[in-house]
Amino acid sequence: MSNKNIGIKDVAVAAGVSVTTVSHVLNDVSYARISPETRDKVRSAAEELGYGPNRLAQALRTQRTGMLGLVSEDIATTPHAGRIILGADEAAKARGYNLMIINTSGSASLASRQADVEALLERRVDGILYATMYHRNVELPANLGNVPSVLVDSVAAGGNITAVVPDEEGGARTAVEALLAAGHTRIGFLNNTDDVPATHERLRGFRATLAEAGLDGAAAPVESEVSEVQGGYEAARRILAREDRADMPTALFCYNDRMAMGAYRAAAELGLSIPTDLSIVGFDDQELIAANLHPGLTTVALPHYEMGAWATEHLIDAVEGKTDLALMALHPTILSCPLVRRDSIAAPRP
Amino acid sequence: MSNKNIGIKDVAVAAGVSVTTVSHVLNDVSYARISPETRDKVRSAAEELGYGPNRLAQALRTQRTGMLGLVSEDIATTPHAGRIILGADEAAKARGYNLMIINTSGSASLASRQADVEALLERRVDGILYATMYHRNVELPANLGNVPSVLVDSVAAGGNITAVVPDEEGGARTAVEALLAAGHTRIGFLNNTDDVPATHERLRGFRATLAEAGLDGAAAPVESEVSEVQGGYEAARRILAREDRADMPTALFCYNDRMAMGAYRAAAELGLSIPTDLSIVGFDDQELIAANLHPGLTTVALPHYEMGAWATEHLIDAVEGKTDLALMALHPTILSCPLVRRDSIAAPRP
DNA sequence: GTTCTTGTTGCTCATCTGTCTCCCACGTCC
DNA sequence: GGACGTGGGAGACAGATGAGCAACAAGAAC
Repeated sequence: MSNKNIGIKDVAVAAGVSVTTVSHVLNDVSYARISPETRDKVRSAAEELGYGPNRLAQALRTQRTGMLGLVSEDIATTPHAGRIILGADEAAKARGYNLMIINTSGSASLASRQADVEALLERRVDGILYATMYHRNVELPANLGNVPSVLVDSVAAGGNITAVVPDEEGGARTAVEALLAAGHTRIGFLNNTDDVPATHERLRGFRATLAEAGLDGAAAPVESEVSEVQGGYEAARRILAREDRADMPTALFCYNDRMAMGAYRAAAELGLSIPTDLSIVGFDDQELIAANLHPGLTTVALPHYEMGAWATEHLIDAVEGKTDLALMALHPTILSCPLVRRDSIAAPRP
Repeated sequence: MSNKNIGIKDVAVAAGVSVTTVSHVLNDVSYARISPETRDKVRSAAEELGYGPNRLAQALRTQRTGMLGLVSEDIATTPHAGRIILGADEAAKARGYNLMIINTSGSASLASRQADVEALLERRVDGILYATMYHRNVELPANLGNVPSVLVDSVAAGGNITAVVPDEEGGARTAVEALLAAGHTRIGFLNNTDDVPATHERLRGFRATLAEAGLDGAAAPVESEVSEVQGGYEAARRILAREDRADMPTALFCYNDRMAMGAYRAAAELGLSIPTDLSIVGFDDQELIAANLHPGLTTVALPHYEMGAWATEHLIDAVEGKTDLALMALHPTILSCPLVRRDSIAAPRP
């Protein structure tokens, strides 16, 4: 229990040595030659007094705070931010760093986001993680360049800053392959309408995977809507509205879990039971939805935890001079999106 | 853009005055007598150099960091933590403070949680917020007592630390009143099985409100299950299993939104449509669920944002000596739980 | 009209916060 | 008289703070 105001000085007095010696002992300074007895005296004095170092003074002197800044968009509105924070926090803790989190909004002005970074800089964080709540291109505050920094879940509009993003196309491939493996050949895609990387790359992955399986990817049915439950419902109604049941898709790949939730409702209304009449795969693995739908939704997980951890790991490497971030800035690092199997895929009816 | 390593000293040189004067000017020290011209010189020199204060050095000297520590349980697993963080963050920012967030686990040992607090103490935070992810009694690390602190969403096992908690009983009353107002007289309650304050208090609120409306609260049907979707489903099946339809509840109050989600499924299976055949009210307002169910779930919101903000506000007051937390520690402060109206309540069939 | 007192204005000096780190000063033993 | 073993002193980090020092003006005493 570090009682307030107990400093190295007090320990020195208690142990009957100089502050220098205390500092040497407590920090295990390699070149300091101090007898084992003195070391013991110092250590037990420190213990008894409940000494805890003043990290502020340490930081002032060493120019190292052991703190990483994390500016995160919309902490509260999406569970994704929580996963990133958790990944970053655990990676940081494991290496003796702490996180200072600044909440910002995706829609905040550049100036206000620059002020957020400034607050971190004033506190002399050793490096900065900049996390967005979904994969997109961001315009970054210029002062970010003043310390090592890594972008999480997006790429910089201007390029050349190290970044990690999810493998959208690969995730789509994984989803479609799972459907193909179950025996489906008529697969539809409920896509998003936003102009974000995920929209385009998942579509590409969808088409390419079908094509590689010898199916006509270009002709596969795709319906786009806003990426919400209602949009998923509407897109699903449209895609399942074929007169001829033999033409109807037997499986749906959904842009995200919310749209999949809409698809569940559409299926229920049409008397289609999941997964026997219709298999469904989602994207995002929002547990609150995917695990609670009935039957549980098989979906592709976004590697938020992993991105947070990866970014932190590499940021710390850079801070400690073990890595040159500039070298990695050329291309974003891509982390894969694994399939989370639950119960929404089955073989199509013969 | 605070370029690195520009200090008060550099500003002093640029302005042709002493560091003392720069400090006086930049901090608007009241007793300092400095001519307007000199003030201007200093300020413009600071601006041109892109000076930003080194908060570490400031904090070292003034014994004030302007940082609040927030130890939060399970940031990633529940959106509730996000709301608390957001409330705390905005309140803190508004008063010029920043938050240092430490993630911990509800199931972590006392020692490990004590280490988390210790990390905050080493960084000399001005105060600490300790937030749990659901309303319960916690055993607090002893070193929390070393700085002003406030508990969010729980009460201390040992008592006497200022705390804010939601008005569980009041929330239940609000829910039941909404059902009564719609004309329901046969109302069931799907309760949780955990031994937490919410379980008991919501039940009390449920019974009392019915009794006050002249109904037999003690006889109202209550089924308890684990507070998950599946539990809600099972409890709902049981409660709706009356042979005699005239006995069956026309409305269900659910312990939380997840259980309500299960109730939706049970209703669908029984051919009961919501809200015409069955009205439902949830608790928690987990947007991902409540807003996305069909029809939208009317539910009671937990004031997480408000608790975070309240706690921060009062913590800062204490830090600045405007309040004595000890006076408020006698009883936890109770914040009300408002009803969020969506579409799951209607009048019962005549 | 000159000198002395007293008061005000404008700014600086010395010192302090807690810790680290380079460099030096003692012995002692060969 | 080096080499070794042990330990201490004096800044430095960046800024805050209160006492104190010039410079000057107004008023008083001569």
